[in-house]
Amino acid sequence: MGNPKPPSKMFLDIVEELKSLIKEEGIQTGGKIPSERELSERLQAGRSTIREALRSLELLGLIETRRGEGTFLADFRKHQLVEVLAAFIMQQPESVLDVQNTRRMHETAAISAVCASDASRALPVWASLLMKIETEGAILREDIIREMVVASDNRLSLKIWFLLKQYSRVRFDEMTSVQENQVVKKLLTNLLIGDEVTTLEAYFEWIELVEGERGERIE
Amino acid sequence: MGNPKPPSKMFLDIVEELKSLIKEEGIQTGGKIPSERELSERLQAGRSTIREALRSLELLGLIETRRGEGTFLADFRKHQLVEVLAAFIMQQPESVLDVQNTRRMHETAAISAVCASDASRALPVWASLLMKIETEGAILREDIIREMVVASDNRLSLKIWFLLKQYSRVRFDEMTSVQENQVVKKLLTNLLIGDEVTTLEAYFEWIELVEGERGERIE
DNA sequence: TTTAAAGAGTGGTCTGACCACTCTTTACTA
DNA sequence: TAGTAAAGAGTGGTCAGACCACTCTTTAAA
Repeated sequence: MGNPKPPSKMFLDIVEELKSLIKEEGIQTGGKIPSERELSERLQAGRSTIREALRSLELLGLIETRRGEGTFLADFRKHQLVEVLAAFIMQQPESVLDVQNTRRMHETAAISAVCASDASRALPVWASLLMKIETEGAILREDIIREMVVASDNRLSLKIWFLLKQYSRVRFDEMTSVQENQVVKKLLTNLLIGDEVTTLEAYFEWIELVEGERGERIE
Repeated sequence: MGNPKPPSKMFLDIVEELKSLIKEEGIQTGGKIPSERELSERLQAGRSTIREALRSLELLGLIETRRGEGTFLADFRKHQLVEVLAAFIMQQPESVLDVQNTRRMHETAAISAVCASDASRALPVWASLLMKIETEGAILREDIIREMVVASDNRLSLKIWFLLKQYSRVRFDEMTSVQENQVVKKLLTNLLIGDEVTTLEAYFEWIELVEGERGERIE
């Protein structure tokens, strides 16, 4: 186990040092990070090495650079890292099923959370969605799920869900069919009265409908 | 909305081109990527620019470089990106609660999955854990949860859990107390017979014990 | 046949040089 | 004096070239 720690990977050390530096200097979101040339001196490394570390963090969406101005600590909520990451990850076919299952995991948890919270259930959005189905005869699939995940009030889960959604086989950008509408109405009405079991039942019926026979239930 | 798309961000273009190149040439996991000097010529860019792109992908864990040998397409399962990413994300204090809740979400889902799968329940690890508690009087908290998440057979979920675990307030690296042992035994014995409801009940009792009154239930 | 040395190829790092851009300061003009 | 234009300083973006350290193959010597 004794890792001899070969001298390589200096740019990774720089990343670490940058983390410390940001913490020590208390740089806030949107705050300015020392210039590349200054970092080069302070961290005892060539500018190109500093840049390799900074570019890495930029790709992760953790910092933002503006030519002529400087480098700034980014709001991590802007993470475009997911696109890059996912594009590579999804090359592995075996992970598709994991993505599917994990996505459903977050969705069911969101539903449970909403059912258990009077405040979440009291949100006007549920009635709006029901209304929309009645008047327009269909609704965007994503709208329903997304609102539930949003209502579960967990930004992290929401973030993960957004990521997974993009690489899911489910066509979230399509409208519900007539058949789906029945299930969705069952879902929403039971959610309104906080009946977790029945709401989840409706949810499972729905995804069964949408995803077909492929995939596996998470439980 | 019309993004004039300023010419900047060439290293991002390189990342894109690399993705295409990998796809076109059908480079498999573990396969070799052209050398930096060759990429520099083919993509019409300086070697340092190429390196900035490559280093970014390396931080993401998408490629692996070996000095003297070359650059290789990595198995994404190794991506240590999570550590880097998390360290920055976790600077946002409001996300601590989200992390806690999301972690529990993955744990409960894992428990449900294991309870529902005869194969998972038949794993010898559960009996081993029980045995260990009896003989040694305590057990590492992490071992129990981790084995359950592993047994749920979802690599992605496992990955996310590992990440969240690191930034959780729960001291997973501690041994169970005498009081905890009772709850853990209840958990494991019920898991063995596949009683999902009681297993989850034991799980909630346990985390209540470990996390105290802080935090909120996810459902 | 075995072994040692040389060479080619590759990533790791640094230096120095330009360019393009932003912001501030300065100097000039009306 | 007020307004404006030019100059300067600072910053990221990119490139070229130079070494170094390391791995692997080839060649030459024992």
